[in-house]
Order: sequence, then C-alpha cells, then structure tokens
Amino acid sequence: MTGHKASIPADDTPRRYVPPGSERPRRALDALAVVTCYRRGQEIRSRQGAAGNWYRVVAGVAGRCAVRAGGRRQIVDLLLPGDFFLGGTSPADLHCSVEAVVEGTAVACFPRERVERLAASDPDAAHEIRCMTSAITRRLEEQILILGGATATKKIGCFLLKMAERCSEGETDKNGMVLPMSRYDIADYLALSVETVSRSLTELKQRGAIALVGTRRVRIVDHVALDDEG
Amino acid sequence: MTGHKASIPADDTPRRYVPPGSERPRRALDALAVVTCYRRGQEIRSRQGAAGNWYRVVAGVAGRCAVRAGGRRQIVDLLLPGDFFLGGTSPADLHCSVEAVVEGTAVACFPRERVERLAASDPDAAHEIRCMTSAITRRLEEQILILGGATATKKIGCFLLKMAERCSEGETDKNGMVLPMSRYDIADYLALSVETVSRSLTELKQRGAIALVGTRRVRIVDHVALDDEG
DNA sequence: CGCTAGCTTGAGCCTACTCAACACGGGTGG
DNA sequence: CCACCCGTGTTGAGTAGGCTCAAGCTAGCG
Repeated sequence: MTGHKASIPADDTPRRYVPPGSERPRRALDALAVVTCYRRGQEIRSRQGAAGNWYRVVAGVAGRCAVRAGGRRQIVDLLLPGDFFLGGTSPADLHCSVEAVVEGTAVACFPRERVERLAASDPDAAHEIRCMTSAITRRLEEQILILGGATATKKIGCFLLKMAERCSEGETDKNGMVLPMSRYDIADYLALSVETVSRSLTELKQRGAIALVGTRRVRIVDHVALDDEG
Repeated sequence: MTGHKASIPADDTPRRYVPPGSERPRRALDALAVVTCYRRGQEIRSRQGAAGNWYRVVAGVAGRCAVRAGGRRQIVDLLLPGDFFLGGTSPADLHCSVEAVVEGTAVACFPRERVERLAASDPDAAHEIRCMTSAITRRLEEQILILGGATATKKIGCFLLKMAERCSEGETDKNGMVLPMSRYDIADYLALSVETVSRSLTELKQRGAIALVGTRRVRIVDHVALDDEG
C-alpha cells in the first residue's frame, strides 16, 4: 500500500479566517461558527475543548485520517465544501485525526455545548443537525460500497462519479472537474497504492471513459462505463 | 467474489413479537416501539411509511445489504442486539435493503413522525437520538478501516476482535463467542470470497491466534496477533 | 542549475479470486 | 431405515490483479 507518511507542514498556528462576502449566514447554527484557515497537511482541531465539536468545511478539502500499524494512512472520510463532520469522537482506539488536504482549507467550528443548547431550544436546528448526521452516514455507506468494490478500476470509476456529483455545484462540467487532491490522497482514500491509482486512471482514459487535461482535470465521457460494472 | 444471492425464505408475513420480560422499558423512546420477528433472509421493512423510521435490533442479527451489479451482495452495516439503524434512507441509487441474518431476528420499529415529535419535545430523547447516530457513524468508520486493511487475514482478525467486543455482553468469553453468521455472510461483510474467509480462519487457528470449536464458536487466544499487524 | 514533489511506467512477486472437488449435517421423502 | 439433496464449510490448483521496488519524467522553486 501507500505508506504515505502524513506530511508535517510548516507549523504556523492556524489563523483566523475572514469569511468572504459570498458566504451569507443561512441558519441559526451559523451564528455559532468560528471559521479557521489551515495549510495543507495541517491538523484541524479547535483550540477549545477537543471532543464533540461540529465542523463544516467552507473551502478546500479536509480528510478524517487514521494511521494504521505500519505507517499507512487511510482517509476514512473525505470532506468537501458544505460537508459537516464531528470532531473528536474518533473510531475507538485507532489514532485518528482530521487534516487539511489542500492548501488554505477553511473550516467552520461549532462548539459542542452551544450546539447542544441550540438543539435543545430550537427544534428546527435540531432537525437540521439530524439531517447533517444522516448526510454523514450516507457518505460513509457509499464509501463502504466503493471500498468493497471488486477491482481497482471500478473503485476509481465510482470515486470519480461520486466526486463529479459532489463537486458539480459551482462550475458545471464543461471542461470537467478538477480533482482537489493528489494521487497519493486518492490512494489513501480508496485503500490502493499510488501506482495502481495512476494505472487505473490511464486505463480509463485509454478506454475512452474519461478525458484527462493535465493531471488534475478530469472530464467524464462515458458515465455508464464508470459505473459499477465496466 | 461471493455472488451469494440473497436467499428468499418462506414468505409468511412477519408476526408481531411479544417482548420477553427481560426487556424492560428504559427510555421514553421505548414507548414508541413495535417489535417484529423475522425469519432468516427476510427483508425488514415496516408496513407503515417506508422511509426514515428508526429501528433497533432486539435479538438476532440484521444486516443492511446492497446488491451490486453482477449479483454480489455486500453487507454495508452489521447490526447486533442493541444496535440502532435508520431505515429507508439508503445510499443513493444503489438498491439497498435490510434483512435478517439469523432466524428469529427481532427488530423494534420506531415510527419516524413520532420520533421526530418526541425529539422536538423531549431534549433528553433528542440527545439520545444524537448518541444513536454517533454510534452508527462509529460503526461505519470502523468498518471502513477494516475494509481498507491490507490482507484478508488482517481483515478477519480485526473483524473477530470487533465482534468479540460487540458480543461480549451476555456470556463472557470462557469458551469464546459464537459467530452469529455464516462464512458467506462474513465474506459479504468484509468483501472477500468465502474460500478466503475459510482459509484465513484456518490460518489464524494454525498460527495459534484463535481456537475454533466446531465451525461457529471462536475463542480468541492471542489478541495482539489479531490486531492490525499480525 | 539542482532539488523536490508529484505522476507515470515497467518488471516481478504474492495475494486473493475462480473453478472445482469433497466432507459433513440436517432435512425430506421414498 | 436409507437415499438423496441442499446448505455449509474446507481444501486444492491455476489465474489474474494489485503491491513492491525501481526508474524516469515533468513542473515548480530555491
């Protein structure tokens, strides 16, 4: 497998982030947000009480990472802008952290107690929290289906479809989407080796299922060929 | 892979279940429960509105199953007594169902609207619901870690450890635990072939990491040997 | 210019899948 | 009772897919 050691970046402290004007507050929850900006590879963790805080990715990409025995990294959950996640409550014993996958990832933090209090007083907010958790569950289940896939090429295919659908807000796919992560990150996300990721992508390209512009930009040509049976 | 087609059992309708005396009502939620008993392989689905109901396994084992192109079954989430799950909100397009893994699996159903109403009025119940969802999330994340494991033997090892810890309530492991599922089910749960599951178990036995009594009863001898690096 | 990080490609090996055969136990029906 | 079947589990032989190791290639940057 990869064995891609978690790269420790320059350790300047995360700096407070000024929310851009395009991000308008939408819900009662947003009043609680504290947005912070992280460098690539930097660990995302609030300064106040570690456990149970809610987070939302505002920009960039984050990943919940576990490090296995042997130094292999696994990205358990990949978080794109708009995705919520719960910090601190890691899978049991496994050493698990959340880190920024791309430079300048901005993450909003919602302190646990304040969320709890808001949920207790505001039924709408409570309902929204339940929707957030069900979105998390759906992501994880889809990831399980991808990981259970038979071959590497099918894993990559499903991954690309899922990413296209998750990235599609913003720029519609005239020229395809930009993969927001390196081959190494994809490998750690799909439990493959980097070489296999690269080979599968070139195979899909030669098959005519996708088109690659540079290394990061992907345009999906044949959706059916990427689906579970290709 | 397995290709173990979902076996269709005799289709008598699920019959109402009389809760045994040992199950005392513990929470406000339990007042909403309707317990039903299912035969092995039978699909678990409430007669009233399909989507969004809460469930809890009372006895037996249930599994959230997806069927891939090619007929392969994958058990996305394995549910033991005490585990909650949310019905209906399947992973997107994939045809997904919940079915009883062992004969006589009893499942309590909590109708969606009533749970919602209870959550809106009772902060304690709302908090408990949040705990249930975080338990679901933890299960799924651990499953992702297992599926991302390098070799089949490590997958099986982690699976056995996890099962031992989840089954440990009740009979402590004097003579080990009883695996509540067939090799086929384990294969579909870990995305392996049945033969590989069988081979890995015998390998672990010969290595002295586990002891097998018959086919279903497993006693874990060397916990460390089963952990991620063996 | 050299360095590094990211990406690709090749060669060889090893693991897990496939196909196949067989053992075993519990049904069911003659 | 035995014969038979079916579901389950194990084991073997051969194959194919992915990992490892290794080399080379590009782009960005000091």
